[in-house]
Amino acid sequence: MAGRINRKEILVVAMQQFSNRGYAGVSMRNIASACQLNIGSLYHHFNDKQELYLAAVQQAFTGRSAHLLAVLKSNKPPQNRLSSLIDVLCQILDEDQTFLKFVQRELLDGDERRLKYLANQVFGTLIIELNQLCRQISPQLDPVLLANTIIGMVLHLFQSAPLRQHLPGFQQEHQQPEIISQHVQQILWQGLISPHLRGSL
Amino acid sequence: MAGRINRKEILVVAMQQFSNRGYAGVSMRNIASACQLNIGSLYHHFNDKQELYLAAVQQAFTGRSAHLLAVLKSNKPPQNRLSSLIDVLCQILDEDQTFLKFVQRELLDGDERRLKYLANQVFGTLIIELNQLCRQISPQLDPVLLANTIIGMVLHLFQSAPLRQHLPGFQQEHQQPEIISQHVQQILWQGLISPHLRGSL
DNA sequence: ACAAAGTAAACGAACGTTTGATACGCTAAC
DNA sequence: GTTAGCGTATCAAACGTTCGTTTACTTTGT
Repeated sequence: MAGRINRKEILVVAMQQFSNRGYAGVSMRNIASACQLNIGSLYHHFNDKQELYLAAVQQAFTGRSAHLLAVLKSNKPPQNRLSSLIDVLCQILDEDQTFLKFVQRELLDGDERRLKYLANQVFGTLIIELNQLCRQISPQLDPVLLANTIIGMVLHLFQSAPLRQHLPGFQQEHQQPEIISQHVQQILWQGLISPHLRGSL
Repeated sequence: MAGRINRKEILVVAMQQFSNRGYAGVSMRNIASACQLNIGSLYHHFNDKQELYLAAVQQAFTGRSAHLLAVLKSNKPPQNRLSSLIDVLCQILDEDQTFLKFVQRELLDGDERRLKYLANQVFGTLIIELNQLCRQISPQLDPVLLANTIIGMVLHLFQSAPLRQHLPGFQQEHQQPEIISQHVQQILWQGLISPHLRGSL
């Protein structure tokens, strides 16, 4: 009676463990005891470790792009859409560490099957829309690379946070999603040389 | 006689294995057999797995920033220095996968001691110089965040390469370091809106 | 000869997985 | 209203394998 946990609850626990310590770094016993569950019971819900890991990854990814896609498809002007996208992305990454860590791990492990799943099911439609938006906003740049770069600027500022703490010049506010979003947008809109200085070149 | 391997050669093997599959994903037996060495011999060179891992990480990082630092400290004008830095960084990341993968893994694992080592011994002086360069080039932006963002743009374009292959709009040339460097610089110097369009806003 | 570098074999612990028995929640028959 | 039955969930215990590490011994280079 104290036990009785459902599949979804197990997946939430597995998500946290796998995203933090990786596939090989987490044992079935780790997850079982974190769920206050016997290891035999864990195998009642999932056939093997691979299946549990895959389900946890999918759980972490499902529905995660819906919000971003809605922003991209709104009928505001292109520049506003990009601005909102960056805002929302920063918000999501700040709230949910799991998502970002899984993306990093999948990039590192490089399993072809799971990368294809990521590309098609998670990021596919999102990237198509973002590519198109980039083409509209900045016709002189390669839209595919630009889309990737924008995502990368934001992702890196979040994933490098643990290191940045120890780097010279660190300030607490550099971790705030609003600050990060604003900073990225500043670079994108005006580049390094502010417009009023450009004439003097 | 076939055996007889030195510490440095073991570390090169360990670097490759650990960077690709992580600490928990590689066993001492894996590394020993990859060196064509008995596991006992491995323990003759390193006291335990942690020591071997740490030595492999350090091996991957040592001297890696020297080239970048030289570029930063050259007496060319600031904009040229940044341009060269991005060029060289792209070159390094293209040649050496190990370095980037270890950085990613250290960011993920978040071990405080190793992060401090990374921050102080590997990136410390580099970041100080880059911060100062950013302050010179772009006084209106936060130099610390800007330095981090520039590094992040480049890093992400390389670490996302395995995923990008499966994303819509992929082109082979998006993997070339020269193309990536040029793209990043384009964004930085002019932003998304090219100067001749800026007047129409 | 002696230290350094190699080996085979074993240690206990932890791993993924399986087994067989036990408790629970529900429905249907009495 | 009780109870027999049944599928589902939980459990303790064990399987064989691999893990990190140690031991005792042999080979090698100088």
